[in-house]
Amino acid sequence: MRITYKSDYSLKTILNLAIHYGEEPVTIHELAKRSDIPIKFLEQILLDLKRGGFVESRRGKVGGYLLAKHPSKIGLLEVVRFVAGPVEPIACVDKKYRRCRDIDKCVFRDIWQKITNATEKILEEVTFEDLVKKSRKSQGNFVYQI
Amino acid sequence: MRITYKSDYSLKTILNLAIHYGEEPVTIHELAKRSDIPIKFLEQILLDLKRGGFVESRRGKVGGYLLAKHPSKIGLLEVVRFVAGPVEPIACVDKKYRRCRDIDKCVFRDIWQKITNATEKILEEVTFEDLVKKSRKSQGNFVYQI
DNA sequence: TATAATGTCTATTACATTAGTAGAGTTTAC
DNA sequence: GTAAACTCTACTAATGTAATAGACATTATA
Repeated sequence: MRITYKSDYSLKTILNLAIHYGEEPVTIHELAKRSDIPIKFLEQILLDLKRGGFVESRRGKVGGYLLAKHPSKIGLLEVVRFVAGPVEPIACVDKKYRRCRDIDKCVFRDIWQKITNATEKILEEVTFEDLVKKSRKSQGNFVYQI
Repeated sequence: MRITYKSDYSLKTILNLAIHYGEEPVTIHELAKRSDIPIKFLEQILLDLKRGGFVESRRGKVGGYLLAKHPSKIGLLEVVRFVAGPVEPIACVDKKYRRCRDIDKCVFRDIWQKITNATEKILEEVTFEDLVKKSRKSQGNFVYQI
């Protein structure tokens, strides 16, 4: 799990769409402006999010993007996994990691696992509906980066 | 915080030195062999760890490396911070991040902060003495990668 | 005092990832 | 039929990762 610019942009964009759930599609241009994201970069990000099943698109004149599901059905953990990769801090928790000959005996493994569990627990409890509420509560119509 | 090969090698090496605390210096060659680390890479890593104050060196014929402090005085959190960078998953928790115009209102900030706190709590409670004990307990003289 | 075994230091390299940019194509409301 | 939208593929510059290379400095001891 690594929050890069791309993953940050992805999260902001989904939140923006969540805030406007049930309304007209939002254009890439509008989303880019709201969160100050380079438009050509956002195009790619939205295509990824679409492939991930988080957003839907409408093509043509009055096209744009929409959230694919109700914000309450989109968990932060699944989104983070998709946009920021596995929660694990890599190393031996990662399945691909083959450096430890006797992996069961590695004393660090427990630590990474604990951190992974704690992180997942925090993310698991949050949906985008929660985030929308939180956003509205503390900021009126501020949204996030506008 | 990112556990790369370098940080993994660093942790293994410190644990190895912790296990042999109070004994003769351990040579780079020996450390490299024990943990299967490219020797020239380990040279650099050990110089870093020395600059960080975690290890000491003896030059010359019967030289090698030693832990700079008693294993009970070396916390896992400080070592992880040194070898794997800040615990935060970057984004707006990072001081350098300036994308959020009204940072107090960012709804994700809280989440990253919670994860950071939880991670720090886990790492804070562990010293290398704990890891040595854990290692001895479960594996006799296995150590970690040998 | 020579020498072998050790640590020290600076450069270089191959590869992958990140954060974009560029441009041509497709769809649809009007 | 055209403007306004999304779609797709390719390219690039900068940075980070994981080494590798080679010359140099120090010290125990034969």
